[in-house]
Amino acid sequence: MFAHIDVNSFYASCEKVFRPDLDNEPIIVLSNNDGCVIARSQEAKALGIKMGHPYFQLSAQFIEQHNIQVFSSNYALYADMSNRVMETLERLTPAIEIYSIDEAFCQLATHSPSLELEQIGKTLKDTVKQHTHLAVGVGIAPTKTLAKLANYAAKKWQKTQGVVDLSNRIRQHKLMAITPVEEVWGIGRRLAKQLNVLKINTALDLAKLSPHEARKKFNVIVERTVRELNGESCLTLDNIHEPRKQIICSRSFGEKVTELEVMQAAICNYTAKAAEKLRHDKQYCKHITVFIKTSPFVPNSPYYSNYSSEVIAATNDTRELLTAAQNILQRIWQPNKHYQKAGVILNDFCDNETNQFDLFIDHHKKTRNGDLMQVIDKINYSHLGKIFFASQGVNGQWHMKQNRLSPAYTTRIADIATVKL
DNA sequence: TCTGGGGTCCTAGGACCC
DNA sequence: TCTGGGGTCCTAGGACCC
Repeated sequence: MFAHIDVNSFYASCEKVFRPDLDNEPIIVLSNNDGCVIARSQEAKALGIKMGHPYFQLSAQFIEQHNIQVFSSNYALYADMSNRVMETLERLTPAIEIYSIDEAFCQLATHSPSLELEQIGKTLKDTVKQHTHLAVGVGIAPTKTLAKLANYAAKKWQKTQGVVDLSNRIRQHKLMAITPVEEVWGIGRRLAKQLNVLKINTALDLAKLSPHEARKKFNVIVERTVRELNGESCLTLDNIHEPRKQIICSRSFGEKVTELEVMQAAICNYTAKAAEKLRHDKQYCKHITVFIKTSPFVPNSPYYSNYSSEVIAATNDTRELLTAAQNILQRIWQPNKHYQKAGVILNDFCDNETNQFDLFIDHHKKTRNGDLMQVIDKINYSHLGKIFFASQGVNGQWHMKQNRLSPAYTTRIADIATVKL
């Protein structure tokens, strides 16, 4: 039996935890560069603010009229709060898969009678609330897809009080019959459209499709979804954390970039950041891509987007990656353009054991480089200050907008809230 | 003026091998 | 008229997720 747990309006709720004065106020959280709305409190949703809506299109009047509180994304806060939620769940269940920053699947004992399952769900919910002040929804079912669906119901219907036990086959059918097919996990907008053409409108319609047909008309993922909806568990709990296969570091610029030197500094910063992540994962990469693009939204101005890659000897040394990244940038840079965004992608990873060495380099030197990177990371993770490469530049003209950032309440000593008596 | 960032998996088709 | 069979590896593109 699986339990699916996710935090209600996660980013918005994190902002509220340390601002009890905002308890019943509408609040929204913006994407990087203060671009789009990516989280909304219940009150903001009620005002009709849509997920992904460009922030600049919300009028100042509208915001003032409803007293909407606006926040830039504060990932230091969200990541720390996420850890607290996950640690709580880890302590309460035999096994857990952390699926995203605000979601997890937990394993439950299969022999539990129904009443007990619901009780377990309540305990999970209440304990997370007690530990973190965050409200979660809990869905319980014999497959992951059904557990997700149960959680959808837990959110949608108040009287469930945030916990739905969907272990019963009849209840599964009842819920599926009134759930639009696009709410099913793995069915996105495009698939939903294609399914609707075939008169498959609800989750139950999809469940009634034969797995064979699902495979033939669509693909193996849809087939698995059909089986899962029918109680056949195809997706297991992934509790061993696989290392990631790709690292992307990209940002939109606060102001459009027109100078090569500014772009170089930005690219070097993204590269250094990506390399740091790579070393943190104890991995090496053999492929690096750099991309730059102008805004696709400016009328009468041709959109330019380009990327290029280099294959390199396996490395996680920032200097080698910086050299490659700068070479690539030279190839794709075009002057007289207003660049809106750029990024660096690392691919083709290997670990130390499977790392094939370059025939033409001095391996003793290579080891010493590894030591140097370790020292840099150690300094930067400590509170001693930060060190960086000269190519990263010092004036940060390319930095993203973050005008409404809340304090790092839980991760920076100076930002810890004080209580006045 | 202003429109996010970071991932995964699957498939078809091309290129190659014997 | 008629031109094999069985593979692997790689990549781009499409779909999905949060």
